[in-house]
Amino acid sequence: MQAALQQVARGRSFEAMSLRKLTGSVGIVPTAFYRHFESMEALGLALVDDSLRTLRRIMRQAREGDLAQDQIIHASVVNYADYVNKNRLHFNFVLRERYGGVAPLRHAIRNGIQLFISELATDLGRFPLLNTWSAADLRMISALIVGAVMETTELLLDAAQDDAERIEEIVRTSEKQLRLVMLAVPQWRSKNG
Amino acid sequence: MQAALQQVARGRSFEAMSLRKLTGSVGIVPTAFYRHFESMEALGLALVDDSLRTLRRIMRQAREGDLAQDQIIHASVVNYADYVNKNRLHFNFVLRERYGGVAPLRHAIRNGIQLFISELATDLGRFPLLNTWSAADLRMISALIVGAVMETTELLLDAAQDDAERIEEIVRTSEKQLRLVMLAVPQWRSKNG
DNA sequence: CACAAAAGTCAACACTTGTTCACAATATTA
DNA sequence: TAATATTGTGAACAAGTGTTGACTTTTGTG
Repeated sequence: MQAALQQVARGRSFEAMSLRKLTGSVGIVPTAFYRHFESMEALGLALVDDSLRTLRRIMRQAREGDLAQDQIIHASVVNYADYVNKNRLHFNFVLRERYGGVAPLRHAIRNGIQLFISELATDLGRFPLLNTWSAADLRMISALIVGAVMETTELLLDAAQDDAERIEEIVRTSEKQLRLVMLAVPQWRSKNG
Repeated sequence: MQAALQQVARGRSFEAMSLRKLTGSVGIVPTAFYRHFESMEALGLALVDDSLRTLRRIMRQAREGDLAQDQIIHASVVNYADYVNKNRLHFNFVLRERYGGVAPLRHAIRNGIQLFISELATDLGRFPLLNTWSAADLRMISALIVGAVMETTELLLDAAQDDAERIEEIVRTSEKQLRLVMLAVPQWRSKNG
């Protein structure tokens, strides 16, 4: 599975991945693969499962920090960037296979992300200024935030792993985006629902 | 090219697309393909070119409307959703190949999107409240907006083409997101740059 | 140590892949 | 109508694809 994630990170999508090259990269004959997975698709679903579990854990930790309000964004983003760096393969896999590739994987990943959004929405609903918002509006802002975070993730994955300056810039921009969104919260007045 | 876009829309990524099935779907023998394209990769790049040209035109039109300030978002989003519907294949191709797939296509698409962001940034820089913003901050908010719009696009493509209710819901949410971001603009005070 | 379960190997099957070649049909134009 | 580009065809190549079955080696357990 590690090797598969690396192959995806090296450029090929999962759909276009070769069983021979995969098994070859771990010094094993193609047939040995079938001792562990029923088929290639089964491997794909296992990878989705694994990656989503990792992401879920990270997202939860990111939401559990209860620092001072004006520091929570900074701390969260810095932490998140660190997690991305430490789990590059998983993040990369999810982002790649979210769009392209085979339908089952795509849908599994979509569902996982929708779950993130829902969880974030209920969490946000507990904050002082947001506890009067409608469920729809909470999902709206959560989707906006998750989307922005995923864009940031993409940038982080693209950046060279040791380019501290570039990474800092990405983090700074992400912080600004989240700060900007939060600035709007006190001004918000939903028009319908 | 039309057939290729349809293949991508049917689920396979471009990387995993078969020349045989592609030519077969237009009633042509595989070799005839090479009268028009030098290789599969050349086809891919041509598709990127084509799609990005379409998107560019649409984005420009979306930014050129100069309606009343409180209606500009509504009109833009509705218009945009309509364009997406009318150019499903192009949008789908760009969104799919933006992440997964072969590196040259991916990078070409990334560059295109970066260009959108830059153009939007300079456009926003002409608006009353935003003309004092730094270039970095303008890019920051533009990236946020473009990201949100792309998420919306994904949702629109996923929705059944005739599910007017669902489409309206997506449009409403997108409007809210953009309205929320704009609400923050008067409050913004950049901390660094 | 012996025995059973797990993991790995080899050969093969039945296809599919992108691409090249010489050749034939069709359009375009002079 | 004749000459010429343009587009399409069929056969073939060398290689790669996922998957199966029978057999061997390694590993962990009673």
